Amino acid sequence: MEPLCAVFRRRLKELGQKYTPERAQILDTIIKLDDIFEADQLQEELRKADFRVSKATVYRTLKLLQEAGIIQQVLVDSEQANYQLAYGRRPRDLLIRVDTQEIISIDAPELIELRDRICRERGLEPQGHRFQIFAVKKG
Amino acid sequence: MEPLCAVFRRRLKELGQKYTPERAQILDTIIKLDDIFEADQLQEELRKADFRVSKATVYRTLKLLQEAGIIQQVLVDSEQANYQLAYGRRPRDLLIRVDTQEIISIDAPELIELRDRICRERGLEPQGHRFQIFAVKKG
DNA sequence: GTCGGTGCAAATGCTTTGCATTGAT
DNA sequence: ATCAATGCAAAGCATTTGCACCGAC
Repeated sequence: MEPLCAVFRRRLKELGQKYTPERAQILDTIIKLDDIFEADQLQEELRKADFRVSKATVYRTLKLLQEAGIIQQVLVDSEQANYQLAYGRRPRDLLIRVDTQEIISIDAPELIELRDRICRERGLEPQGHRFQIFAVKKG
Repeated sequence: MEPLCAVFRRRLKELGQKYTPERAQILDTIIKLDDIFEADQLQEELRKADFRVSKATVYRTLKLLQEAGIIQQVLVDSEQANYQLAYGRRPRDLLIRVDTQEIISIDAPELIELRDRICRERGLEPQGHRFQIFAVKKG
């Protein structure tokens, strides 16, 4: 698959915007993270790699990446936004362990089928979804 | 079914808390609304019925109602929290029209079955879920 | 050389909290 | 009478924005 940085670069060019080191580093760090993250956590990872990027730039770049369809927001609680890579992937469904706070990505193609059927029955076209299951250990 | 105000009253008593007019009016207004709402909107509805309740009390009561299991948060976007009645109801799944911003409650028992199966396969016990489908009109 | 990008600090908007007063029990 | 609840205004937090300087193209 085409590397994400190339996708990003192309989208930026289309919009007459620039591919800056900050933007490159942010995307790179997100790819390395390969997990759900929040803005703070991303900035922390950047710092670990000795990249100083301001919060403002982090947020501005997250918005750009969303608009480019490279990442998407995941709403887990109402405290703050979480994000995850989205480009070229099936949206990830989440299994949230209420007892341990653990967030497990699951892949449930049947959910997608069901989603598509529900839309079809109503003459609608699915554009995306958010499926989160909250569970605890049995017993 | 037992009226919700009775459930609320009982929970409050259990916690050594009081059943005040403000709390009664807030719950009543939520029941009349019978829809997804945000804090602002709830306060507006209260005002229409000539009930003056402060934002602080609105938020404090929403939290109480959540703890009592009478309402639950619905995360639709990251801007602000939405709420809906939850007590004694199957959690409502949402079909969100991206083109019109309309939010449609759907009832999809198959989603629940699927959810339960996914949990069972992992030795977990489902406690709740959040299913939101984003769609646009076909064509 | 031009715009657009960045960092900083200030502003925003939702939600929460401290405190003095009011009111349910 | 007591102890919790209310309203108000201030505080908190995540996120956004204005502005002067900087740098990708």
